[in-house]
Amino acid sequence: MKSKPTYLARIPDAEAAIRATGDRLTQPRVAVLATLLATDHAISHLDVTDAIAHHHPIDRVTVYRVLEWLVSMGIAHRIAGDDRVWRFMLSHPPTTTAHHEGKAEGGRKKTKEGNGNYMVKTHHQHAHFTCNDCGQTFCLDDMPPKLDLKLPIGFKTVDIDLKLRGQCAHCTTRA
Amino acid sequence: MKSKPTYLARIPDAEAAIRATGDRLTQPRVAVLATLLATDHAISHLDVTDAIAHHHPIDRVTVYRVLEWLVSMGIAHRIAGDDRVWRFMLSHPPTTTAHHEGKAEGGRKKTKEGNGNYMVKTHHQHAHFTCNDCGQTFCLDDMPPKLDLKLPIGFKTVDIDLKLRGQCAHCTTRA
DNA sequence: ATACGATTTGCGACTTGATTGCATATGCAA
DNA sequence: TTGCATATGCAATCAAGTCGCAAATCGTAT
Repeated sequence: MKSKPTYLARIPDAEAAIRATGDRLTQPRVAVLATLLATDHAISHLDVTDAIAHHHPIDRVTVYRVLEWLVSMGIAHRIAGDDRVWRFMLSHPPTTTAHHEGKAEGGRKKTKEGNGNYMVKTHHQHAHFTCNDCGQTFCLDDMPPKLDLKLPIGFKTVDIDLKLRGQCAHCTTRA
Repeated sequence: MKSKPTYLARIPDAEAAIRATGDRLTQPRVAVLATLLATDHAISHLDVTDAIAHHHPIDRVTVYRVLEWLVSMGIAHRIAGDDRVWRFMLSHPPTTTAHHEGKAEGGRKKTKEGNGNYMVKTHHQHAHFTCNDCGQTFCLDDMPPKLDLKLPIGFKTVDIDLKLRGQCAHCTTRA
């Protein structure tokens, strides 16, 4: 069982990933990324700050900036919560020992037009699940490869975001 | 051509819809609902306030509360924008002359389990399209009736929110 | 028509997530 | 080790949204 490992354990991974970006390796960046690596769901900037501050002080503005930097590097992505709070999470499954080589963000979008009927296909897809009970947000990897969606003529889709709400496995069983 | 009618023209419709709720018919409620009726895309608190204030003063807090009330009545629904600002829009297509009888909110959710494979089907579905150029958000009615989505075992979906980003018809043609 | 009581509104103060400016500290390469 | 671009820390600021409460308003009973 790999319950909740402290972010400290993920520091080596974090350092490697940060080095790979070519930008500077700094304490705050390591701490923030390690925190993200140590969790399996999307967390807010405050969650990150608290987790780190438990071990050594860090400024909240720095956390904001590092998080923003991680997103711009394609390492993490942000999710707009229903409570208008940003939550962050690694772009790739945290189970994989992250090797985010640079600002990788492969793939190209590709929309095929019909008579106002689009076969949407893009690499900028995200599916998230937020539990109504515990409030945690999870990233769903298995998003349908394509959605048969009818859009008004002339509309072009670049980006897809699917948000589900309900009960997560944990809350379902103990209910 | 029915370009952009001022909200004043929609006042009769608004009054009828508000009466149908059984709650009080007030100036602010009429003005806010008429504004929503007069637009075809999702608008923010501020948009509503500005549109109304152009004709007669209204307090922003009142707008917040009226909007919230409209949502609770099932007349409007809110969308979380990427700029962490709520946007509002009628629950039913604005082309229909709204007859929202009371706090209608029909339908029941229904998830069918498989081996970790769910056929999601619910009445709480929304698909929205936000234009990257002009920033407007539109409501898409033709959401796929069901999404074949693979969820981790134990997860139960109640609510689906599909958000698309790209270029709207208007911005596509003039680009 | 009039008055009453509950519901709404308006206003000011407040909360909180997030942003900006700037002086200082730090990482990295020469 | 030094130099300098880049990051960080701190304080001030912003803006969406919320709260409390007195005053105004709506619908009903009289």
